[in-house]
Amino acid sequence: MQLRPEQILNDHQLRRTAVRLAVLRIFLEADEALSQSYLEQQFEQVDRITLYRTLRTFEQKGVIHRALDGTDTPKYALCAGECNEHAHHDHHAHFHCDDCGRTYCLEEMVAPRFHAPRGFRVDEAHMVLTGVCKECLEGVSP
Amino acid sequence: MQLRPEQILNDHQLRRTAVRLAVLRIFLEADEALSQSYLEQQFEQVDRITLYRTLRTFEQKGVIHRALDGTDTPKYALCAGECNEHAHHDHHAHFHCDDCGRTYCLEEMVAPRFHAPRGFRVDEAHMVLTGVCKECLEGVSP
DNA sequence: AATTTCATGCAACGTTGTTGCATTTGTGTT
DNA sequence: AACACAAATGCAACAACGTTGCATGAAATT
Repeated sequence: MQLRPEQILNDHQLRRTAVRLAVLRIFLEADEALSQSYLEQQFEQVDRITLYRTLRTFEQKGVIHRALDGTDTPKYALCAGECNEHAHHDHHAHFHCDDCGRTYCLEEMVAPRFHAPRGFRVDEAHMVLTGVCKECLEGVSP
Repeated sequence: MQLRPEQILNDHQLRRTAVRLAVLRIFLEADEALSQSYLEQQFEQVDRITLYRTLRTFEQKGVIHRALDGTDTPKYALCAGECNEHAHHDHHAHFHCDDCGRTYCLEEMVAPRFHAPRGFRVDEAHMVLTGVCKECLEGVSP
């Protein structure tokens, strides 16, 4: 996992701009999957279209991946490092807390191999877990 | 699995209206998860708000469930029968075909029990498989 | 058949996804 | 250090979708 925003942009051949660096910093601090609207709120002022395109570019280039969490709001999280322009490797599970609404990447939890049912060919498998996260269970968060 | 639309409405204490019956008939014939916009196209003429509320009501009452398929378009499918106003039991996997875009319920494929990681409490587990469906593999569909 | 309860249709609004275009900014080159 | 080119940004604009309020019409209950 790359640690510095500048490094990440270099690795993916992306120009070093203010918005991109800021977005990466937010992701690096967050350690969870974030929605575009959440990101927007982290800025004093930012153009939502720029943010939209930043996320789209990041996803295409393999910097972030979409975290499937069962809600209607797409969320994104930093890729672990093996992702690039050509392929994503985000086959870990995602956990959505019904209490605080946060979505976590469970890097350690990889989807098991499934045999293709009904004559289908399975290319990818994703898992979505829902429940209550540790912090909410402990009553730390509302 | 109930077979007649009228029966389904009765079972869930829902009024027998034209739109609801029509929607149920489409679902019964489809045997796959459908989006609201697809449903809209099946009608000569229908109010999208009515359709929206119909789906919402059906979901709340346990007639249909949301099929998580990794796309941005929510899709719905008939519940197998054990669902009601209080709880859904749609823990089977869903398969999304990247070719034709259809989403299938894999009733026979139930999410395995997962132990809760990081001190989280897992209430539900969903699986989303993507790939190519049988029909597309066989070249029947475009 | 009358009454009540609920579904419908329409207006309306907010949010989000998306594109085009002019301007600004980053980056490799002179 | 200045230049030139390509790419990112900011803004306008629009489409699609989710959502609510309200008046009207249809179902179920008596």
